[in-house]
Amino acid sequence: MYKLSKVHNLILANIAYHVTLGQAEKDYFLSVISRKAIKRRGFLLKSGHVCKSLFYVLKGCLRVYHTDKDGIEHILLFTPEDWWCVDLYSFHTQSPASFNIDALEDTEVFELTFEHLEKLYEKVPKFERFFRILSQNGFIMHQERVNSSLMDTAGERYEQFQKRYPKLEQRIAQKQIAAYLGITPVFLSMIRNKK
Amino acid sequence: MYKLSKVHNLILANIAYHVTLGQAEKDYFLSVISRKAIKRRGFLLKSGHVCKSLFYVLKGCLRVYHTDKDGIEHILLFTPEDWWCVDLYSFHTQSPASFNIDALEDTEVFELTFEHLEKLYEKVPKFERFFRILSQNGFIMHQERVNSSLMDTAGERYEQFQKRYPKLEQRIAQKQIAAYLGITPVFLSMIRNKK
DNA sequence: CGAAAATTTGACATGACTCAACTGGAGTGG
DNA sequence: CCACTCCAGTTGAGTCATGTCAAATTTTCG
Repeated sequence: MYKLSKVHNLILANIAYHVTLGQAEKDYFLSVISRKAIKRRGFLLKSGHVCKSLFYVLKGCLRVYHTDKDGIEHILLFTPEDWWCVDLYSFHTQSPASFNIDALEDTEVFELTFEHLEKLYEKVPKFERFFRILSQNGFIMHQERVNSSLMDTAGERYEQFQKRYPKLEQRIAQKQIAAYLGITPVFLSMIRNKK
Repeated sequence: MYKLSKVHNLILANIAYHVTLGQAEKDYFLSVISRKAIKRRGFLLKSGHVCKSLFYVLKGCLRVYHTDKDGIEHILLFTPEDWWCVDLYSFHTQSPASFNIDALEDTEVFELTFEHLEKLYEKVPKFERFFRILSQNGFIMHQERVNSSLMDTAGERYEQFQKRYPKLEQRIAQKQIAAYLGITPVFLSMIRNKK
């Protein structure tokens, strides 16, 4: 019925890392996700709209960011290959988002809608466990970033960015990294040229 | 068998906010938690040790914090009444913690050990859902704090602290608030006396 | 009540920002 | 494929937010 392609194996392997699914469960899961391509600079979510889907990145890179009152962008998360991406608050409460999600490169994702996920939780409760673990890992990641913002200097946070996202630096603009670190592109340039 | 006390109702109400338990499930849950009192300045976790339990605060206030190489404390979380408290990374992986947990006031908690929680997930899968939602809320909370650290000034972050923890300010020392905001007590004092 | 810790206040130091000018590379249209 | 534009990145000068140190004062708690 569903021919298992290479990309299906990627997302199934991601899930298998935390929970073990039977064949019927895999089939059902694959039947509720859909593949989608986004061009560079294309949006998956604009602030003010409701985040209706959760995304798994197959290829490329997304960013979750906030634009403040002065028009400055602040990046909360990069999601390159094999990462999940969502505005969790908007998705969870199905209320208007304060964040944007767009593509920094041509990107391919699997999409899982809110309604499909709700049904998935009913039919395959193991997914409650899977997304519990995913949320826990996200909690831990953000907590470490809070900790770093409390105790580290901009240069140290830059090094942590490099560790958290290996190779990503070569793929995206420096101004994106600055918007993630919470410093100006000018200052990031100074940090880099000091070493 | 288990007489329902007032404190039991508190934690059950906290759970009922996200999932609905049957009587047998409530009884089982109550049989695996235990009540514990911690004096002010008492520790529930020291960094380097494994976080063996999850705590629900009945009364008082805990803090989760990190002590850096210069001996300066950085606070990741306050958990007053009706909050859950844990070093999630250490607990989840059962590996040595990098954070400390101690009491800012004389505090009473319910304790749920890692082993009991694992069994609880097996016997009452609804708890997977409950802790998924709890983790999601924690993820959202930390994400907002990251966002605030990226775009807000110390004074604005101070206002957000006041909103996030109503009334807590009167209960704890200013140096604790400064350690949460990522500024020095001296600078917090200046901010407060400027308004 | 007394000692220790927390807070306040002031002078000075520094990390990070703003603004502006310059350079170079990427995207676009003819 | 060239020429043009425009945006990203660099560099330097001056500024602002926040930190450091130290002394004075108040509060907490044993």
